[in-house]
Amino acid sequence: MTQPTSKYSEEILRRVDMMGTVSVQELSQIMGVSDQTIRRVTRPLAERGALSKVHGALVSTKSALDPPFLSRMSLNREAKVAIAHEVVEIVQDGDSLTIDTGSTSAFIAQMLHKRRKLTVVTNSAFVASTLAMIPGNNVSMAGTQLRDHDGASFDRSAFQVVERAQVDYCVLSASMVHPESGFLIHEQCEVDMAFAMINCASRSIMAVDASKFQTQARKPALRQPKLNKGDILVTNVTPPDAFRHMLAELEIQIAD
Amino acid sequence: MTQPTSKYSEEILRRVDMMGTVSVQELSQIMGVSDQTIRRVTRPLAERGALSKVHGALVSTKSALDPPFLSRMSLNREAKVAIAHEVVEIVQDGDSLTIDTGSTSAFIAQMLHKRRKLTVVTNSAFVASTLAMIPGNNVSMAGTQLRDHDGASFDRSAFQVVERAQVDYCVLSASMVHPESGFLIHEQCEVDMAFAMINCASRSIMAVDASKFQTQARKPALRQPKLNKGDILVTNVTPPDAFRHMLAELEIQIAD
DNA sequence: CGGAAAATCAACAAAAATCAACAAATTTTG
DNA sequence: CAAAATTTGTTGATTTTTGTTGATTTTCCG
Repeated sequence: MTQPTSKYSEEILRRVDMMGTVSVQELSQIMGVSDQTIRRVTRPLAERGALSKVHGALVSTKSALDPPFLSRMSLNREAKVAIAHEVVEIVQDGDSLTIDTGSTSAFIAQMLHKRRKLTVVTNSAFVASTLAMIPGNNVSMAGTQLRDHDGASFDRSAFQVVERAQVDYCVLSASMVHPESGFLIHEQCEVDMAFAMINCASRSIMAVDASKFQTQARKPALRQPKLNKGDILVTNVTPPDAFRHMLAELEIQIAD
Repeated sequence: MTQPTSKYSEEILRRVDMMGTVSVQELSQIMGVSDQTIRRVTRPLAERGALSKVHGALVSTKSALDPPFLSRMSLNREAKVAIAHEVVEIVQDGDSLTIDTGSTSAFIAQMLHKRRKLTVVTNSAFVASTLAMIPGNNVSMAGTQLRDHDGASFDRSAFQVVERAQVDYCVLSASMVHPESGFLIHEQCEVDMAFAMINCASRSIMAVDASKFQTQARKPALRQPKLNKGDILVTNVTPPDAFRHMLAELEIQIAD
C-alpha cells in the first residue's frame, strides 16, 4: 500500500469516503486548516487515485468500487432484463412467490408489473416497495433490520415470515455458477434465506446471467442449497458443456 | 469505472436513477442550481451513456422500466420538494428518526440522502428501501404485511417495532389542516401510527404543503394526535390567520 | 399547417474555486 | 539554543464554473 504523504492524508480519505463528496471549503472548516492545505494534501492523493478531484469538490472513489445496489443494477443490464422477461412469463396472475435480494431479482420485481394479484414474500425492501405499489398485490416484507447497501433483511423475523409462507415459486439468484460446486454466493445469511425459501415453495426459479458462468477472480465461498428435480434455471446463454452434469435435473429456459 | 466530471455528477445520477425520469427544470429546483448547470453536467453523462436525455427530461438507463417511483406523486411536487428541503436542514448527521408513510415523507426520504449515519424507523417500505441504500444508515422496516397502493404497513409488528424505538425526531404528515380540529387524516390506522411515533420521539416535525390548508371536498374524518409544545410545523406558505390559534405552540418554518 | 409554449442552446458577466509565490509558524536537526 | 527544513496560512493572479439573457429549436394543440 502507498504511504501517506501528510499527517492529514488518512483523515481526509476517511472523511471523503464517508461523505461521498465534500467541498474543499467544508473540509477545511471541519478539520480546522486552510483550504490551501487541503488542496496540497489532496493533490498527490488524487494523482495516485485514492480519491478524485473535480472543480468544487472531492469525491470518493471507494464508493464506486464497493458497488452500491443501484450501480450493480447497471451491470449486465440487458441480460438481466431479458432474464426478467422470461421469469415473468413463467409466473401467472394470482400466483404466490418468494423473491430474494439479488440485483437480478430487482429487475424481475419490476417486470412483475405485468402480473396482477400476486402474493409476494420477500426480504428485500426494494422488491417489497416495488411490488406493493401495484394495486391488487399482497406483499409481505420479511424482516425488520435492513442491511445498509441493498435494503435486505436477514434477522430472525425475516426467517420467521418466510418459513410461515407456502408459495408456488421462489425466485433466487447466485453470484457465480461452478461446474461441481453448483450455485455459489458470498454470504452465509443469503444461503440460509435461500434454503428457507426453497423449502416453502413448490418450485424454484434460479435466475443467473451469462457472466455468472465464468470463473471469477474473487470466488464466492458458499454453496446455495441444492435445487430439486424439475426446478427451473433461467439464463441468457446456453450453459457451457462443463455444466451439463450439474444442471441435469433442471428445466432450463434461455432468454434471448 | 468512469470518473465524475463535476461535483454534481453523482447526485444527478443517483436522483435520475431513483426517480426513473425527471425534468431538467425540476432537478434544478431540487438541487438548487440553474437549469443550465444541469444541462451542462448532464451532457457528458449522456454521451458516456450514464443516463439518457430526451427533450423535456432525463431518463435513467438503469431502472429502465416503468416504475418511476415518485412520478405518481406529482401533486404539488414543487411545494413538497421545498418542504423536504427545509426538513432536511433540521435533521443532523447521526440523528435518529421515525418517518410516516405520506407522499411528502417520501420526498423527505429522498432528500435525506444529504445526511449520513441516520437511524431510521419507518412503516413505509418505500422510505425504508430508499434510505437503506445509503451506506452508514441504520434502517428498520416496521411491519410485515404491506398495504397495496403505497407499501405501508400497519400490522401488529409494525406498532411493536415503532413502540420499541426512541428517536430524536418523528416526521409526520396530514391530509388536511382544520382551524379547530387540527391535523386531519383519513384512516384510523394512520392516526394510531402517528400516536406511536410521537410518543417515542423527542420532537415531532409535521410537514404539510399549502394545499392542505384549504377545505377539501372529501374531508378527512380523523384527527391526528395533538402535537406538543415546541414541535415543528414545516410548510410552504404563511398559514392563514384562522389557524393562528391552533398553531400557537408550534415552531413554524416556512420553506420558499 | 401555424402559432404558442416550453425546452434547449450560445455567449457573456459575475462569482467561486484553484493555483503560485511568499511570509509566518512550526518542527527537526546539528 | 540556533539554524535549517518543513509545513502552514495569506495574498493576488488565473482559471473554471455558474446564472442570466436572448436567440433558436422542439413540442404541443387546435
